[in-house]
Amino acid sequence: MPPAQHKVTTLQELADLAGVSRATASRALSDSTLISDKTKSKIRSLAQKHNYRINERARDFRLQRSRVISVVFMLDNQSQQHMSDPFFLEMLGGIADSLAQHDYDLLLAHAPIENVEHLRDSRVFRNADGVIFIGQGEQHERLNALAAQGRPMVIWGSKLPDKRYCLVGGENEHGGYLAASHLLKLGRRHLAFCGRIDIPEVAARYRGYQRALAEFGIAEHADRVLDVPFDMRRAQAAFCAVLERRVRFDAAVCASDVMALSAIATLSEAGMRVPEDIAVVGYDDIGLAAYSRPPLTSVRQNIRWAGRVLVESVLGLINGEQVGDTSLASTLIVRRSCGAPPAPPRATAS
Amino acid sequence: MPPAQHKVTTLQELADLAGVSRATASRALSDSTLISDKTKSKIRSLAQKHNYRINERARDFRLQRSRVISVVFMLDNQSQQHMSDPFFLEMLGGIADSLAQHDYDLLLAHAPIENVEHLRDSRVFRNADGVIFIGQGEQHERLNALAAQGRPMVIWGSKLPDKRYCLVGGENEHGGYLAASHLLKLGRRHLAFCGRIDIPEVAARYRGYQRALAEFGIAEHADRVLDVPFDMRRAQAAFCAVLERRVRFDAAVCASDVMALSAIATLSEAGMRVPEDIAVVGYDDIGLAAYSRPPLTSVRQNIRWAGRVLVESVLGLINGEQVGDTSLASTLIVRRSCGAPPAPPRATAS
DNA sequence: GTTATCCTTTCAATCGATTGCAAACTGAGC
DNA sequence: GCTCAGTTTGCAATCGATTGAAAGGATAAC
Repeated sequence: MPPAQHKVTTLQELADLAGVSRATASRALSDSTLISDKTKSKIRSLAQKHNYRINERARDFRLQRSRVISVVFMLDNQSQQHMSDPFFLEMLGGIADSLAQHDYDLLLAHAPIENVEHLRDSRVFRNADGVIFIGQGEQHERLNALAAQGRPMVIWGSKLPDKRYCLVGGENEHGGYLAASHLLKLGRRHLAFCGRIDIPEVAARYRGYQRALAEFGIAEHADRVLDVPFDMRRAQAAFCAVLERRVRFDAAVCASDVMALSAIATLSEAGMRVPEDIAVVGYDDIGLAAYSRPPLTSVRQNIRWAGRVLVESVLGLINGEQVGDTSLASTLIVRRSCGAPPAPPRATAS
Repeated sequence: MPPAQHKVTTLQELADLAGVSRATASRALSDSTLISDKTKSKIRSLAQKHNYRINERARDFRLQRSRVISVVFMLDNQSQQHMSDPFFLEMLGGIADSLAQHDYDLLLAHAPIENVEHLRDSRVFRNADGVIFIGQGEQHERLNALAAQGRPMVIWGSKLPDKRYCLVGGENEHGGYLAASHLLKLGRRHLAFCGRIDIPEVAARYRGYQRALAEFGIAEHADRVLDVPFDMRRAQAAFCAVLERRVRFDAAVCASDVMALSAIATLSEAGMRVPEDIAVVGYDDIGLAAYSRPPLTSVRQNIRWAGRVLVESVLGLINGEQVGDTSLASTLIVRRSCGAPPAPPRATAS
C-alpha cells in the first residue's frame, strides 16, 4: 500500500476508511473514554498514515469559539502614526509569542481613537474569543461600555477611578517619580515634562513627576509642561517652541523614548548640550535607547512580560476565572543623557 | 413596539419575524434578484430594527473562505529579535491598513527561520485565504515548495534565480549602489559593508555596493565585509571587532538603519567622529533616522506602499488573477551621517 | 376554465466537525 | 438460553449561514 494515496480531508472519509461512524472517529481522535483502545489506535494510525488533519475552523465553528484573540491598537486621530513607536512592536511580539504558546491566533486591528464602540459588532469582537486593547486612548467611558457587554477583554493602560474593565499596566506613577527624582537628585531644578496628559498612562507618570517635585519643595511651571502626543515630529515642534519662548529649563522628562530621542536631537540642533545644559529621561527603554548619542536614560517596563500577562489575563477571562488587575514593575535605567557617568567599557568581539 | 426587544441573532429568527423562510431572508440581505422589492425592504428594515448582524464566521465557513490573510515574519533563529526593527512595524501598519480597506482581517504569525514548511498544515495556512511572508530568510527552497501547493502567497524579498513564488520587493541592488556610490562621490575610498549576505535582500544590496566599487575602480577588501544579522548588539560587536583588528575604513554601508545607528554609537564610543572619520549610510529610513545625532543618511523604501502592493497581490491571487512580481523604487535620503552639509533650518513651533 | 409563463418563495442539502441519547454488542451469572 | 450490566458504537441534531432545484402564486392568453 502506498504511504499516502488520495488525501483524506474530512472526518467522514477517515471514518469510512476505518469502517466506523463519523462519531466514533471524532471520539477516537479526541481521546474519549467511550472508545475502546483497539478502535482508537486503529483510527489514529489510519489518520496518521493518510495524513489527516482536523479542520479546525469547522470544529471551532461547531464549538462556538475561534481560538483567536484580537489585539487592538489605538490610533491617535491626529497623527495617525501612533504605531510607529518600537514600543508597540515589542508589545506585539510579547503577545504573539504568548498566544502561540497557548495555541491561539492573533488578529491585529487598529481602531481610530475616537470610536471604539463601533467595534462591538465588528469582526474584531465577533471573530475572536477575546480582545486585548493596547492603550486606553481617551476612550475610558466607551471601554467601560464595551466591557459591560461581557466579552472577555483586557486593556493595557493605567487605572482610572470608575474603571469596570480588566487592566494590566506599568507602575506609571512610580516611573514618573523615578525619572523626575533622579534628575532632582543630580541637582537639576528646572524640570520640564513632555507628553499628552489626556492619556491616562501619561497622566499617571505626570503625577509621579509632580510628587517628586513636591518632595524636593520645587514649584511647577505650567509653561514647562509640553502637551505632545507620542509623535517625533510634534515633540520636535514643541521643544522648538519652548526654546523660542526662552523658557528656562535644565532637564526634561519625556513620556516615551521616541519623544526623548527627538528632544535630544532638537536640543542639540539648537546648540544645547545634552546632558550638560539639558538632561533628558525617556520612557520604555526601547532597544535604540542604548545606542543614541548620548545613550538615553529611560524608565524600563518589561514589555514582553507585559504581553504575556495580557494574554494570560484574557485567557483567564475566557475560561470564566476571576481575573484581577496587574501592575508591572518599572525601573530606571541610567545612561549618559541625564548626566550620569559614562557606561563601563563595552563588550568586544566574541 | 419597543425599538429593540429580544436580540435577533440568527437568520432563522429574522426570517420567522418576517414570516418568510431562512432562504428568502438570506437572499434579501444579499440583494438577490430573486426576491421582490417588497419582501426585500420588509426584511431589511426588520433586520435594521432588531439590530441583526450576520454571523460572518458561519457564512465564511459555508463559503469555504475566511477573509483572513496571514502575515508571517521570519525570526532569526539566533537573535530571536528580528522583529524589533521599526521597519517591520511600518510594514505591518501598511499591510493592516490595506487589508482593512478590503475588509480582510490580519492574522499575525512568526515562523522560526529554519522551518517554514511545517506551516503548510498549520492554522497560518488553513485558517487564511492567503499568506504574506515578510522576508525570505534562508528559506528560498522551502518557500518554493510551499508555493507549489497552490495556496495564494506573496513574499516580500529579493528575486532569486529559480523562484516560483510571487514576489514584491525593493530595488535592493540599486539601493546598495546608491549608498556606496554616494560615499564614493564624497571621496571615501575605504568602504565597509555590514549585513548578512545569506539573506537575499542583503545580498542584492551588496551586489549594488560591489558594482559601485567596481565603477570607481576600487578593489574590495574581504575584511571590510561584516557578516551581521539585523541586530543592534551584534552590529556593535562586529564594529568593535573590526576596530580592534585595526581594519582601516572611512565609510560604512549598513543593511538597516538599526544597524547603522548601532554602528554610529559604537564608533563614537570608540573615539571616531561620524562623519568626519567614518561616514555611515543606513537602509529603510525609519522615523528615528532623522533624529539621530548626526542625522542618518539612508536609502528609503516606501514601506507603507509596499504593504499595499503585497495585499493587492495576494488578493489578486485569491481571485485567480495572474499576478506578476513588483519592484518598488528606492531613493537615497542624504543627511549628515555621511558628511553631507547640515540640513536647512527646521520648522519652528506651529 | 384551462394552460403556459414568469416571478417569488420554500425545501432541503451542504460546509466539517461535536455530542446526547439510543442501540448494539460483550461477557458473566444463573 | 436468558437476563442484566457494562462497554462500545451509531444515529441524528446542531452550529448559522448559502444555493440549486422544486413548488407555489399571479397573470395573461386562448
